[in-house]
Amino acid sequence: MSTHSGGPCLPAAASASSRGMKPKASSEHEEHIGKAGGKITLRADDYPQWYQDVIREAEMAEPAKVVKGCMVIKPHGYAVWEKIQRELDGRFKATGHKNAYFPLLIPQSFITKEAEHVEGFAPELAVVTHAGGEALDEPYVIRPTSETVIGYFFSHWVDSYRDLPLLINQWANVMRWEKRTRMFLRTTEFLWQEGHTAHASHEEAQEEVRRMLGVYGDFAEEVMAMPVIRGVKTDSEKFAGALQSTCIEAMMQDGKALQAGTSHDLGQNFGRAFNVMFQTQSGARDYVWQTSWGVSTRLIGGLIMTHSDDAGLVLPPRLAPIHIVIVPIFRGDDERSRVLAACAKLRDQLVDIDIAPPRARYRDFLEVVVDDRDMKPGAKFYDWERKGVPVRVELGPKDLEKDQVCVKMRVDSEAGKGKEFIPTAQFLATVRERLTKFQDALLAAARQRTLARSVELNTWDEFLRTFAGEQSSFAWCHWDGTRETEAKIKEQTRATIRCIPLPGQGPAPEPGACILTGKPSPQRVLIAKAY
RNA sequence: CGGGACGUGGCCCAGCCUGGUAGGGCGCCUGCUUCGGAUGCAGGAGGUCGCAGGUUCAAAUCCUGCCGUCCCGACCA
Repeated sequence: MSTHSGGPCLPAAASASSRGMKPKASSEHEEHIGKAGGKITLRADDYPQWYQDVIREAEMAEPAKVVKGCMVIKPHGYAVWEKIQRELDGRFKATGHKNAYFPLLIPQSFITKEAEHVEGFAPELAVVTHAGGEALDEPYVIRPTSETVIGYFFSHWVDSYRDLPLLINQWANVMRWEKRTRMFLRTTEFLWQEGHTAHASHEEAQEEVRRMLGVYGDFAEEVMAMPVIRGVKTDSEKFAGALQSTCIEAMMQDGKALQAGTSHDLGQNFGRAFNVMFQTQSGARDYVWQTSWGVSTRLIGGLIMTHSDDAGLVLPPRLAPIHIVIVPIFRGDDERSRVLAACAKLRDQLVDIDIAPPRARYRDFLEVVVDDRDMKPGAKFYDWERKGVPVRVELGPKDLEKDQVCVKMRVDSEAGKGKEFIPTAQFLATVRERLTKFQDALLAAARQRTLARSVELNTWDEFLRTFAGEQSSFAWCHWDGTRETEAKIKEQTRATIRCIPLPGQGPAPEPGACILTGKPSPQRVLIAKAY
């Protein structure tokens, strides 16, 4: 942990807004104070450490310690995942998919049936060799993904074109023995959803691939307030066993890219491997065309690195487990009881407000907490800021007199805008709009940041400068389309081709010369360092 | 798996070089007191110093191995 000698460790975002904090005399222990106790490293000092600190201080998750590479997702983190699930699940069902559940264990032989698939996943499998006190005849692998076992069952479920399309989604945990783990971004075990569909034609499967990529993209932007680039993976980056992989890529605050979701065109590869055949309308027999698509708890890592600041976690209202915290301000028992009663009343009024978007199939009532812990208000402010609660309301005797509330947003909408004093009725009437605006502002800020750090590069010199050291940006460059050039770029700069953008996702396609080789290129591709 | 850093009560760390068997701050508990931006007072609980061997009269401290965490690579949601 780096320390900041001299001066209190004030988060930059906090000090940016004029909140009249008196500078304190420096003391030796200033970086270890507050209820949660820990310190959040400044992003500018050490971005990876900041990320770890935010997760710890917001109580999102912690390393499992006793299980290598795994993590415990704590209630605050899991609540975010539940909101992600609810929102995505609704979108999957709205596009005709049904949930099902397949076994955690997969016969080892299944994995080997699709050549590229084995090659891709064999190195990272966990294998069960013993059970019930005896060695198994055939070991099971713990699923790294379920194409194979689902392919097996699809082969039993599909006979006719009338059985298609088969549109299945599974919410599950999977396990991949990765060399290097990072909280949320890459853990040995992780939670995800995996969609698996079978179609009668390639065209229909391709439509499905694009449709679900669209769902992911919309979700990322509308719900997570995380702008993404939608594109196609190069051959060397595609899913093991797929014909083509599409993805959404998001820019983190350090300029690196995060693959936030993937949607694969599996062609007939798994259909052949698992003999998933159907009889066509004309009576012929053919293999089904399959797709798979998934997003994982990695999204939470992306969420953190998209919005959070030096004061801790920042959550968009649509994913925040708690929307509003009410901090009572009082002195003496008399004030205490009066203020707490007012807090309870305000909470009761707020929790009846539904902030679900217009066409939602669910209701999204405000989650409100009255923080009546025996702590100083300031300590509570810091605590809730670290946890990313979008709105803080302070309620004290002065407010009771004036029938007003003091409102402070987790991220100030304008520079210098701090606490607002608003008539209670007006606050209640506009809180929904306030949260919507907050959500929009987060997206706009993220868009602005992504845009500001996106560049079109035309010379190898510029390219080397852009990716020198730990630096990264979203670089739109021409590429000659060869695997060799792709490998050289990676070797020399550690930046990779994140995707070939879909129409409307990058600069308008125009032919040019490859940034490395000068050979002809039909359009620019997105290059960045990646998580 | 390679390179680096590290592992001491819940958190952050000191002690290790120069072995003699554990210390601070925060947090926690009890009571008091405060309460519009966090470090009030008193008392108290809590540690096989990551694990296993070895050296030694004696190991948190020295040696070896292992495990785990973090960072940087190779691999991936």
